[in-house]
Amino acid sequence: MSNIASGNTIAQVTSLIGDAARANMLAALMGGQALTAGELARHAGVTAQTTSGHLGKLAEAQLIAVEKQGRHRYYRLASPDVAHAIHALMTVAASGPKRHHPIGPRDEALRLARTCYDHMAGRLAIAVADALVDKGYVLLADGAGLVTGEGQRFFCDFGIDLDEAVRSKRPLCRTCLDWSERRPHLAGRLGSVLLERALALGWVGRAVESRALRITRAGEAGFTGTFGLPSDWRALK
Amino acid sequence: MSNIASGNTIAQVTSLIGDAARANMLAALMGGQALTAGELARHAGVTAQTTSGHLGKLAEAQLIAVEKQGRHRYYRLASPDVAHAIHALMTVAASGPKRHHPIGPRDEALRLARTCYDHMAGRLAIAVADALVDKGYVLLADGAGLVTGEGQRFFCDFGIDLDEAVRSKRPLCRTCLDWSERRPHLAGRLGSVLLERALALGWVGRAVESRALRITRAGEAGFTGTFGLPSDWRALK
DNA sequence: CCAACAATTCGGTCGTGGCCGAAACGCTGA
DNA sequence: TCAGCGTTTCGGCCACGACCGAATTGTTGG
Repeated sequence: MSNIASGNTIAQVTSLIGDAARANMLAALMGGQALTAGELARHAGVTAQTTSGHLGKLAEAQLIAVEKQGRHRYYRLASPDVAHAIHALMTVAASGPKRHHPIGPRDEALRLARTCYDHMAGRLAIAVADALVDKGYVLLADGAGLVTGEGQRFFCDFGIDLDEAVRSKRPLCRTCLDWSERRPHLAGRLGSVLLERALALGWVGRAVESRALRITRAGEAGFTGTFGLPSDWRALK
Repeated sequence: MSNIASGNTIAQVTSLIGDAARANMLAALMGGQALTAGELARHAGVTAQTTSGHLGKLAEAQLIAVEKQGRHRYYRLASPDVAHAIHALMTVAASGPKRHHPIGPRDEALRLARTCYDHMAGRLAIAVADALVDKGYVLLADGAGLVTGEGQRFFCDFGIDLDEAVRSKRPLCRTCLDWSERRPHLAGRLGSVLLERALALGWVGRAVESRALRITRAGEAGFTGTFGLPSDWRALK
């Protein structure tokens, strides 16, 4: 009977996530964009009233934050910590005993390229990470990432200004285990600016009502050209 | 209604953690040691029958693993992934709105030094991490850690043989946000061997029925001498 | 000012699941 | 072989909470 208190507090927040409807809402918010209550209701597959109750509880526990805008209310994850916890849970869920894994066409799009809170995920992100490692621009190990001097120059050419943190050779990125493919991709600060830059260049675009990323023709050329992705990167290795 | 399937699977595992009794059992198992069903029952504050049911569910979902030994059954966390997820949840729970935080004398011991799955946590671990950073033996940033050349020599003298991974200057440790103190300490491979070595040297000892670590006289001298901890490291900075 | 829409509050129903008592099982040591 | 202990199974009770229908609040546009 040592730490009942801590167990209870864990259970408080965890039981909030451990409900199918709320979990679906949070999973939808993992896309990184703020969504309205109505959109979240559709994601969860429950009525608006029920959704409202759920959102109230999640907000009270500070798992999500709300912003009023006209007659809409935009909800988003409250912090990177929350996103991190949900991601860790997805990883555990995916590695467990064979649960129902019906992969619909929509899931296929998600597996190819999607956002993961503030960075890219899916086979595209894995291919990018692999290519950057291959070229010696980043080193990955043990959940951490390190940008090399060469890498620093490469990212600078690409239009990403990595501040003095990288100049002092300190790691500035971390890896994130891809939920669908079970392989690491780039997260952390580097992953965040990478997504930002790719969006700015029009290489990828956000889909509506989904976390999926659409790869443009420019992106197709850019990723294979600039980043040196193999032509068959869409296939799983 | 995009990814109801994924939301459901998340909810399946999460709802298992989101129960006070099971959360307490898992929190107890975060100490890194395998515990019997009876011990877990005491931790959770429920009867043996109830505990048995909980453990069965957790094992079925592969959150915990079981090992029979005579008339006892030893349960432990199934994987580092599970430990990671629980830790992330503790972080979120600790950062939320002020929940009940009754800090008893036992909690005080936990805050000072304890195990966190496979490495040390608490003020001791934070002080160690700070000292190593001060001396330039490790660099920490963005959730990742990097051992310097000097650090490599230091750890070698200390009796820790870091393999070629560190020689190639790749990061081999990660940081773990201390649940009670909200500051980072060393985790990953480095954190793991550090705890191992400290136990082997008799600097710290495991308490019975608790995650707390007892600091021996030798450890007192060793941590301040070899690691250069300030004399007032027990105080929060 | 009213119609339309987004979102919330209220009230009531119902199912899921946690909990314990009692009893059975299995292993160990005398 | 039996007593004792750790653990599990069974059965029944009970409460919490998810859900929806109906009605209300608040905001925008005509």
